[in-house]
Amino acid sequence: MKRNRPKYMQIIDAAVVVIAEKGYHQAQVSKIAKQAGVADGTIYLYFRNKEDILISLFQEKMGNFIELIEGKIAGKTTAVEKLLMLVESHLEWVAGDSHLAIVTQLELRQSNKDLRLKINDVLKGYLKLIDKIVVEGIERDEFRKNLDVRLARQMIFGTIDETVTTWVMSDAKYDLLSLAGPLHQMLVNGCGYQTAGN
Amino acid sequence: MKRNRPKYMQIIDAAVVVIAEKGYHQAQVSKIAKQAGVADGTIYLYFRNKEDILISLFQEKMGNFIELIEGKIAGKTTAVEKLLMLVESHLEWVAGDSHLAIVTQLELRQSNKDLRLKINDVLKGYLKLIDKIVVEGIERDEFRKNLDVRLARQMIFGTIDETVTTWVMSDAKYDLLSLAGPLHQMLVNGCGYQTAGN
Amino acid sequence: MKRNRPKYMQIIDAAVVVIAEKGYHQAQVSKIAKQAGVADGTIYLYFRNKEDILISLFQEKMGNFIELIEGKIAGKTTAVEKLLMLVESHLEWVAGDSHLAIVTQLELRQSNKDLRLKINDVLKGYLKLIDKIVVEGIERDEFRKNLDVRLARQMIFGTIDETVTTWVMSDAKYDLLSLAGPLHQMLVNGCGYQTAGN
Amino acid sequence: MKRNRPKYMQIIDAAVVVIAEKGYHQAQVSKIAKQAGVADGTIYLYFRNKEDILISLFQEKMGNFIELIEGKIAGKTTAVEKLLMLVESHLEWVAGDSHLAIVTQLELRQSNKDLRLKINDVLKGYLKLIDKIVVEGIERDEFRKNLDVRLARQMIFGTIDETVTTWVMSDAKYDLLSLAGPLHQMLVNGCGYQTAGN
DNA sequence: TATGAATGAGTGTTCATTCAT
DNA sequence: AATGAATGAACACTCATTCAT
Repeated sequence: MKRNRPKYMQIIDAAVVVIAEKGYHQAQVSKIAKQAGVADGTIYLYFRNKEDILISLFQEKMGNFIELIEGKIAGKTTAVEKLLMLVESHLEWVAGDSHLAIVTQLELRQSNKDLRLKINDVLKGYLKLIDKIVVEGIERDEFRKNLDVRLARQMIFGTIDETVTTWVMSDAKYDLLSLAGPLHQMLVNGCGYQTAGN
Repeated sequence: MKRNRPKYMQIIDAAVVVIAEKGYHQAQVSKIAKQAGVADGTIYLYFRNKEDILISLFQEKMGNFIELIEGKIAGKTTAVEKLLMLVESHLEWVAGDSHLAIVTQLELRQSNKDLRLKINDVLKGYLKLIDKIVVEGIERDEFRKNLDVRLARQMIFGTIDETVTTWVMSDAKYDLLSLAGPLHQMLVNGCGYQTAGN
Repeated sequence: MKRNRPKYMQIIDAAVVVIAEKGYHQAQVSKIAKQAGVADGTIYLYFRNKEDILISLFQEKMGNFIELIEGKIAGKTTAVEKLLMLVESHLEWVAGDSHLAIVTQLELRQSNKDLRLKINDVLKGYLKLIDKIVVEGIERDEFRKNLDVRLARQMIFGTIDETVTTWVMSDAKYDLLSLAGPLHQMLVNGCGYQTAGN
Repeated sequence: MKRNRPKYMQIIDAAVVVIAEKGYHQAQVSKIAKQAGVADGTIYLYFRNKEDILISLFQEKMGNFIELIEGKIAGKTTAVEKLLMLVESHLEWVAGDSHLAIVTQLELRQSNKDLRLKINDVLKGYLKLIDKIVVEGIERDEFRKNLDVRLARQMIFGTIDETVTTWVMSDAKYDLLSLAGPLHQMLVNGCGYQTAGN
């Protein structure tokens, strides 16, 4: 169960590939093992069970992403700028790894309730990040004073998520990154920020 | 396969109850048959297969809902008013049938990709309705001229969906209907509409 | 799970054959199903799980045997005669169904502790029968007054069981039934009964 | 594979502990290795395979026991006295090492047929010892002239074995040693010996 | 129409054994 | 001699669907 050995990430990356290409329900442990170039049994030296592979996958990938964004945001002053950075980073992250995008946006959502609850725990870190930006925006008078933080967070996350899911389901037929600007404008307007062109 | 016989809706309603109470992965055909008071084999006189039950369920329930909203919206003049009506109706619909809410917001999303694609077909009718309101809002100068219709639609649907999902996952612990006003304000602001209090 | 349908006994008899011929650890459910002439899944319409097949097997076969002996014994007057009847019946039963003998004497004993505990429950009926004969023998002054009933029962059962197991492990090379007389004499002597030839 | 190195007995003793505490089916090689304080692979420097550990265990422990009894019996004159010594020694041996008792009476019997045949080879030394006492008893006119030696041996071994097994399965709740006298009386009576109190 | 007994394909996980170091 | 990471074969059980009645 040593999570710092090379085979740990090797198996997780193999799981991403197999799930993305074959789909969640066709991602048998034996297929993941084959893709990772290890024996079936070796999987269980690094993960408790199949579910543990999927949770670990989400934690590693989403966890890294959240840390990445936190770093990028730290350099920005206003909530509006921070939100732009978050939107851009999110779209870049998704567009940069199509396999991972398919896995997190489509395939992993068909998992059972237990797994989804654990995935939600990981997501909470991301939602808290959004909350912090919204609260800051209100305090700095960038956003409406009477803005409901939870609703604003649900708008920001729901909109980005829906945008990304639509894009993934379209087989990435159009340019996702160019949507960052317009998307950002909608979200800050929704938060009560008055953009110039309005 | 006659869809107008009483047992057709009887089976669909049984499916809603079973899925809501037991969860998607515990909703075996035999359980649905038992709940509907028919034999397992009878199911296959009305539906091609299990997937067909779920698609039909979504079509019947969501189809009714779309028709309902279309009627309500027809009586409104402005896009802003129409959007408020849509948000209110959506929240009322969800809050009014907790079984159906659990099924559509949580359980049916665990279905495989094929089923989800077919569910999306049904949703398209709803998304078109939103598109129509957005286009009208732009033409009537209520919304920004340069508003991206697809993005606006994704914001509106994504935000409502995320709000409802969060509420369902919280076991409906708070009042959903009272969120309609604030939710609506965020969405129209996002579309470039200047509300009074801003 | 209806235990009075023909397939119930059909599956149990198939299990006896497969276990006797292939051994306990090679008696996969699929082999039993094939031998019974039914599909794998059909097994589970009649038994909860594999363990349930084995317990039921023991209950049906041993249960019948105990009833059989009880009937035969009822016709006898003295404890000595009853014990002879029990020994003869036991040896006849075993010698009459070599498959069943292998299963109960050798194969089923390799089962796990849970299963063995349940098998012991069934055996208790047999042990109680022995106890009754011993108690009667003491009361009727056929056996020693100070005979320890539990020890006598362990001698009677242990001796018969060891005799039968040795015979089964020898591949039934010699005549088992002819041992009934000498075996019986030893046991009643052990209980304090004075046989003529002594 | 040198059986006189310290680790040989170290591993056997570890096997006794692990099997007694966890049960036969939970006694994985890795657990035995851990208990013995050696690496998994080291086991295979001293034993051909897992079965070889168990056979060796039985040989070492039972072999010692047989030698012990042979010595004790040598000092006795009559077959009746020798049998008493055997019964007492057997019960003392079992009662003195509860781990070993569990292993030999309960756990090792769940092994497969091959292993049981090899265990029987070890037991033959014990059975021959019993045979010798019985033959001597007949020759010395202590036992019946027409006593069947094999049956007598099966009675003696089967009775002791059943008594011990029942005691072990009862979690050693009562005093086993005090049964030696009554047990012995039953056995010699069974062999045709007339005890005083009869 | 309606029934429900029967079907049979499909998979996560364990653990004795090996072998490069 | 000793290690322990890696191997890979093996199997009980579920449930959507069928079809004889």
